[in-house]
This record gives sequence, structure tokens and C-alpha cells, in this order.
Amino acid sequence: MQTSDIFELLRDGRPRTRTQLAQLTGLARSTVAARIDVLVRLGLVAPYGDAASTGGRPPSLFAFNPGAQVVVGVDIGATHARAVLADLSGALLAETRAPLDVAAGPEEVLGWVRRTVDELVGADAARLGAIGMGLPGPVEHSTGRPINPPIMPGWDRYDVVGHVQRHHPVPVLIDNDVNIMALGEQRTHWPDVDDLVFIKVATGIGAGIISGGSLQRGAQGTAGDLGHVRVSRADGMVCRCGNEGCLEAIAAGPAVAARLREAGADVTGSQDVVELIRAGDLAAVQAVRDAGRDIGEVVATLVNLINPSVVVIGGRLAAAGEQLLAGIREVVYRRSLPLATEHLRVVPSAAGEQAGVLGAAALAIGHVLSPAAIEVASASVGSKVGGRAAK
Amino acid sequence: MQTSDIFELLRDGRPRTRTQLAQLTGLARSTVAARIDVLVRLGLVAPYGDAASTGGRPPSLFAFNPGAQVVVGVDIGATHARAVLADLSGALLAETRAPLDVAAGPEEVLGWVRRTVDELVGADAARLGAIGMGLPGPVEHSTGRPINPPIMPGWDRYDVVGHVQRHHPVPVLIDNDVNIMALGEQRTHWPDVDDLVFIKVATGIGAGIISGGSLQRGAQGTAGDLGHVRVSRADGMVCRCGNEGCLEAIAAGPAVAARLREAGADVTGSQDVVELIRAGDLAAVQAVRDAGRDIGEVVATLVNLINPSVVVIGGRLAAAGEQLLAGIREVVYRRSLPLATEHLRVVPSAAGEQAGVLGAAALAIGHVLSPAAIEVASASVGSKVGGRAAK
DNA sequence: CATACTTTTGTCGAGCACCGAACGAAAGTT
DNA sequence: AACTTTCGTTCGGTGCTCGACAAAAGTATG
Repeated sequence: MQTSDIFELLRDGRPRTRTQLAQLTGLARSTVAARIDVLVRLGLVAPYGDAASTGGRPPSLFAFNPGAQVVVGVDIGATHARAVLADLSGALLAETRAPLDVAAGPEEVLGWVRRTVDELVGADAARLGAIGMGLPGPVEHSTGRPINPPIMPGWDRYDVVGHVQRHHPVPVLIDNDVNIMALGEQRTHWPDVDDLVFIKVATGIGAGIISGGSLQRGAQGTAGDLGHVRVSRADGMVCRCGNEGCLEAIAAGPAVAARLREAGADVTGSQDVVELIRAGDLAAVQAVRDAGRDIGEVVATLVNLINPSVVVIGGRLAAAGEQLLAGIREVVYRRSLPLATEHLRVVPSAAGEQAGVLGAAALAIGHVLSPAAIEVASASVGSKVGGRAAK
Repeated sequence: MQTSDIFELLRDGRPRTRTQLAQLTGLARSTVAARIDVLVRLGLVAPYGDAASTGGRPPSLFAFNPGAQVVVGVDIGATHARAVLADLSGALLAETRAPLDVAAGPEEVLGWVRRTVDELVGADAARLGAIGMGLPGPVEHSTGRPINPPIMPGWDRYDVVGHVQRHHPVPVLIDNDVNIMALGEQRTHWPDVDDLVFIKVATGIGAGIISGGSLQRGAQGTAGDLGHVRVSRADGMVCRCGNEGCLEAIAAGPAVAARLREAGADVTGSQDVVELIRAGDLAAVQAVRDAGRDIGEVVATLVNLINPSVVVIGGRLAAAGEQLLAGIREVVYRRSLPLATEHLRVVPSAAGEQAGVLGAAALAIGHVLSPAAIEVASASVGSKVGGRAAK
């Protein structure tokens, strides 16, 4: 019983009549009516009033009901955490953030998650459908376990899903933070783009790659690691990864700050650099633009390799305005192949700091509204009165 | 009627009894028997004798019948073309090759294709299921049209599929030559690997990327272009693409040959370089190893970005033995992240010169045996005696 | 304002696919 | 030769889907 294919049509939010759906699917009107009935009983679809009559009885409209359930999206950063409550359309209903050190370990961080989820869902606990979460390190998506995360002591192979489900018995989806930012940006601002790369420039540098419409995680879930690619201008610079010549050693927030500090400025992190730029400091503008050029070299390579149609630049250092973007664009359009750049757009993140939580919520929504999940749910309320289900 | 899910189980070639299939699928034995019957009538499955008795009547076995249809795989190179006849298991039945200049234009090249297909299939024309073809340039896979191919004058947006189908009215699948090489290598030698990158080093340098189990073609179908990525050692070298500093300008076959020519050797192309190395020429060994290091720099970046579990090195320059591979390995294992290289294998192509045609055949087989195609075929011989089909 | 017309809706019987059980047949064992 | 075990097939039942029909709820028309 394919209830999901009717739902897929309604998922865009546009209300439709039963007759329209029958024409779109090729099914009989009576079949459509039965499936709509199931979806209405599940709450996923709701009556939407009557359409204008075309001469006879006005048809009743049905539309996706985003309020049927809620999801929580959590974005755990290195030093800050953020969580949102969203409905099934991805619209934000509430938002929380807090300073939170991921190095404090899973118990502490997941404790905050538990309390925050409780607080966000409040009385709607029964309508919570899933939780999506991003972590700042490599994650094996299928199991939800962090794998050798460099800045997350105590988290290695920790059973995050199991811990969260102890208090919130709903599906829990975990992914890398850059991956969920890519997802958030794509779902909210580039819904029709199948090949999008999100570049995060902050304390580290990473990329989330959506290719052919789906997130590419690679064999070990470490795909998109831009930060430790070698660039010529970083030759001799030692990186925290132990190697030398890494992009991160010259173009990430700390590297830019260090360079300005050598020149006498009082800066310690990405945030200070951003403030200097906002204040119009020419040395800072220059340094960030140079960082953009370095990143651009690697992005140019990435464009040749992946051939995306949109590259989104985000992360704290990108918040400084157009300087970083300008540097990246300059190099990418000079270095990448004409065919690959012909329709390429390199744009700043539109979701900004919310990209992560939006993506985490999108991950959760994607799970709740997946065809498989719809089928399972519809079987429980289906019209199988005396069915074979008890076999 | 999901005949295809029974077929998917049998596709591995292992013979099974009806009872086994019923247990594997959860379907009733009678249903399995009916579907087996359809598959046998289609020829895709054939009786395989009886299994040993376990005390009673011995069950009869059924197995995938690769001889039900044949496919042709065509690999058009810059100056040579190759074609094979294969059965549905991918086993080669016949092979042809010929010197053929792709720059002669589509009419001439596709004329050769038509004659070669006729010759290969011979009396089996009725059993030809599909044709797969690789072209040496960017191809829009969905339409099968080359897009601005640099070395294929007259081919731009040419309707290759239409032309071939005029004489051979079967599905025709077109893709980039490196993509089909990646597919060929994966299907024949790494069937369980979902993340594989094939690097072709010859007159040009390119990569075919299989990620998450499927070929990644990118937004314009130009994904995997390694050749025009910038490497530091190529600074100042002008490339045929117009840019400077490209990997291809220093590490591809012509570049290596040019370097040896400067040193006084009599070489013009990749083939001469390979022969020099086979003859034990130290300068050639050195030059190819250096080329390997340059390529390794880009492959290291690729490994960080894509995180494959296998990197296959192929192409004419790779045929020279271990030198190129050694250079690539040296840099990749030094430059890529430990987590990404922990389980990474960098290996020479096992399919060698046949990678392309094998992949082209695999593309064709994948189309013929796709669940959708099976369903369509089974509907025509299905047990629908008085069914609703006449609607 | 009543009537005819148009269009949608809900219900109902029919057909088909699939399932499970039962039965006869085949092949090996005692 | 009788028994056991498994196979292959047939048969009735059930649910899903479809097309048809009457009721419902509007709009045009006199």
C-alpha cells in the first residue's frame, strides 16, 4: 500500500483536491480517497477548506500539515551549542543557545541536550518525531558514533544515539557539523540544486558535499576535509595535525589572528578578526582576503573534482563580509575550468549561524517523512480491519 | 508484481531452490514458483539441475542465466577504439579493437561502431539487450550528448544515442571514458567497495569517482577533472587549456615525454616513455616517478575531499610498472589525513586496457537488469491471462 | 425562488494478486 | 514394498484497487 507516493506529492505544501491527486498519480479516485483518509488520520495531511467551484460541488482541498509533529535540531560546536524546535516544514518554532564546551565530554554535553530538548518541546513531547544532531568531528553516520574526533576527548565511538534515546525514545540522527550545515543551506535556500558544497571557515576549515542530491560522507565519514590539504603558501607552517603546509595552518581563524598579532594587533580568535574588519582595519582586510585566496586554491580544486553548481561559504570567518568571499572567488574563477565555472555560483551562506540547526532539523524531518517511515505509520492506522497483520 | 526482487537474489549467480527463495523473501512458495516461472519464460533464469536430497525428493535449482541476452561495450579513445561483446554476467564473449581517430567526427566513428556491433553480435542480433559507450570528453549522461568536448571536433551536443539507435534499436548508454573505466574496475574487481576513485594517466589526467556506490558526475558532468588542478611544481608551465600550472602540463604523458626529449631521448608520446622504462632507462624511471609525486599531491587532496577506500591507477602511463604508483603512494600516504588513509588502498588497475569496455558493458548490463526493466519485461509474459492490461 | 445542471464525494460490487493450506507426486530410506 | 520427506501445484480466502452509481453541494437559468 503505497501511501507515501500520495504524500510525496503533497509534501511541497500546495493544497490539492482528490481529483488532482488522482490525475497526478494515475490511481483511481476511490483509491486516492482511501489513502488521503489514512494520511488525515495520521495527521500528516489536513483538510484545507474548499476550492472555488467550477460549476458544481466545490472540491475539498487537502494539504501537508507541518504541525503534525515537531523535531529538534541540535548543533554542537566546539565552544557553543544551539538547538531549535521546528515543525515538519522546517519552520522554526523556538530556539536556544548556550556556551558549551564539547571537550567537557559526552555526559555533560548530552545532559544539556536532554534538558534543552525537554525545554523546547515542553507540552508537545508526544508530538516529537525525531532528533537531528551535528557534532564537530568525524561521525559514522550509520551508527551515530564519533570516530577519532580530534577536539572531542572522551567521545570516541561513544553511543550518542543510545544515550539520547534513553530519555527521548525517538529516532536520533547524527552527522558531522559541516554536513548538516550543507544540508541546512541546501534545504532552506537551494531546494532545486542537487550539487552543492558548503565551506565552513572558522577555527578549522571543512566542507560538506552534496552531490547528486545526497550528502557524500565517504568511506569513513571523513569526506570534505579541506583543512589539511596542502597549499603552496603554507609551506613550512606546522599545523595542529602534525603535518606541514596545511590550508588550515595559514587560512583558518587562528592563523589569520596570529598573523595580525605579529603585526601588533590585539587579537586571539576568529571573532576578534571579524571585529577588526568591521572596524575597517586594513591589515585585517588584507589578511582575510589573502586567506580567501588560499582557500580559493583548494576550492578551485574541489570545483574541478566535484563539479558543484553552488559553493556556499559559511563559518565565523565568513561573517566578516565580502572579503573572504572575494578572495575565494578571485582564485576559483581564475583556476577552475571554464566548463565547470560557467554556471557556478559562489555565494555567502544565507542561513548564517542557523545553517547547522536548520540542517539538523532537516535531517530529522527527512527521517520522519521518509517513504519507509510513512508506510510503517500508515500500516498501523490503515483500513486493515480484520487484516492479515496478526500473522 | 515485484518479479525483480526474486531476480535480485539470484543475480549473484548462485543457484537456489524455490524453498530457499521463499525463506529469503518471506513470500509464499506458490508466489515464488509463479515468479520463477515468469523469469524462466523471460530466459533470465534457468533450471540448474537438482540439488542433493536431504532425505526426500531433491529440490530443483534455479540460477541466473547470463546467456539470456548480450550487450556491447564500446570504449572510444582519442586515437583507438575498442569494443566487446559480453553476456549479462559481464563475461567477455568477443573483443575487437581498431585505430580510430575520434577527431574524424561522429559520422565516421559511429559508422565504425555500427559495423563493429553488427560484427560482434552476428547471429545473436535478436538477443542484443543494450549498448554502453564511453567517449573521451564530458558527456551529459542523461541525454548522452557530449558537451564542449575539447578533443572531439564536430561532436558538441551531437545526438549519439539517436544515431546509434537508428541501426540498433536498443537502449544506448553514454558516459565519459574515465567514468566507465571506474565502473569497469569496480564491477569486476571491487564489487563490495562503495567508494572508489579511478585515476587515468595518459595523454590527459582524469578521475572517475564512485561514491556511496554510484558514479558522481557533478552538475555538468565534468566531475573528476584532475588534469587542470594547479600543482606548485608546474608553476609557469603553460597547459593546453590556456591556464598555467596545471597538473597535466607537467605529469601527463606528453609532458613527461617532452622532458625526456629535452634530455636527448627520442620519445614523442606515452607509449615511448613506457618502452623506455621497460628498457630500464633511469632518466625515464625518474621522470615517471616525479610525475607520480605530482599526481600524488592532487590525489592526496582528492582523498581528503572524497574519502574513498580504494584508489585505482590506470591509463597508458600507469602501464609502465610500479614507478608511477610508487610516486603517487609516497605523497598520498604522507599528505593525506591518517584517518582517511588508514584503510585506503592505492592499487594499479587490474582490468588494465579493458577497464573501459568492461565498464561500458557494465553500464549496459545495469540498464538491462535494472528492477524497472525487469518489471516491464515481466509484465509482457506475466500470467495476466485476462488481466487489466487492456485498459 | 424553484428547477435543472454540473461537479465532487462516499459507497459498493467485481476483478486480480497474493497468501496459506492441502493434496498428489517424486525420490530416497528402511 | 512400505514409509518418509520434500517438492510442485491447485484451490479457496482476503485485501487492494478499480469503475460505477447515487447522494450531496454547489452554480446557472427561467
